[in-house]
Amino acid sequence: MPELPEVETVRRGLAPAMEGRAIAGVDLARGDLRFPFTPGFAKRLKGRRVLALRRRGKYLLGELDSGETLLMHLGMSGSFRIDHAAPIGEPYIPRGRNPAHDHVVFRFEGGARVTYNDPRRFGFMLLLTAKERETHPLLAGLGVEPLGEGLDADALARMFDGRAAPLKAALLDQKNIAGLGNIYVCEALHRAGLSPLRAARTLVSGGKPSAALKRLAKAIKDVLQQALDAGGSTLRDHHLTDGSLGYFQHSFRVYDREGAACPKKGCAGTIARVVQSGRSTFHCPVCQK
DNA sequence: CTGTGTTCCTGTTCGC
DNA sequence: TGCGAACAGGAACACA
Repeated sequence: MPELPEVETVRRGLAPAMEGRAIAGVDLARGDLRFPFTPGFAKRLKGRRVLALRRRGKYLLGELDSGETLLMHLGMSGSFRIDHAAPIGEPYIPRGRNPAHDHVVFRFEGGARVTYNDPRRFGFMLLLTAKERETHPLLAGLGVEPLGEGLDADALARMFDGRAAPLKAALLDQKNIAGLGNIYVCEALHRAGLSPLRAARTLVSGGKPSAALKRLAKAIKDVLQQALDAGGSTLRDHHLTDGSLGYFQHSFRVYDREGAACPKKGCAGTIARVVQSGRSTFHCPVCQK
């Protein structure tokens, strides 16, 4: 369930269960997810305290009292579940719906557990040293945080200048902007009135951003912030750490709405679906230019 | 270097 | 109801 608003919502849900708490043990149900777990993963985590749980793009980063960083990515289908400590004398009973895909259990001192479930196993977890935290290619190449100061029209102009790739691909590229995924790229482009098929470089002239790029920068920030305020989007009954559901999916204007009327005021267009680099793009061919 | 297609894996939905 | 095909929120990798 993983674009920036969903990952940030997960972070906020997990933080109270993890921050300031010591890991009593880690149970791995297998040796790998998308990648093998870092050698000694469980052993090195045992006894460590989580100082803070942060987010960078779509990554979660647990900062440990050892100076190491627990790097986690949810892939397409990863989710966390919190099981609070059972009352004294009562047995621990996991309440996950699909225990076959519970791959990692963090047991915290005091009895609470955080369980990672991931049917498709596109997610992964790595344990990075303080040095690797700064140099690891997965993190070092990440682009700007879209909700931070780093994203504005000038930054977009630098990313797009001379680039022949379509806007859809340029915005999905995590080396440009960290945290956008298929849904929010489609939504932001519709809000900005820009075609996902348009070459990125056509929005830059002489290194300077066009008016459209300013709209795009604002549309990206707006849609992400609104999704965050709604607790993210919930597809296929995916639930949050506390079992609740995000509800931004009800606010989609184009995503998964092929054949529907364009929601833009005064636009008579119909939402179309096209495939770009193997992935569905939803857009209005009439008002997105 | 740049842009595109393939691939990893399982589960759900859709058309017949 | 069953059954195969298509598709799914990501992104590393191979290749032209």
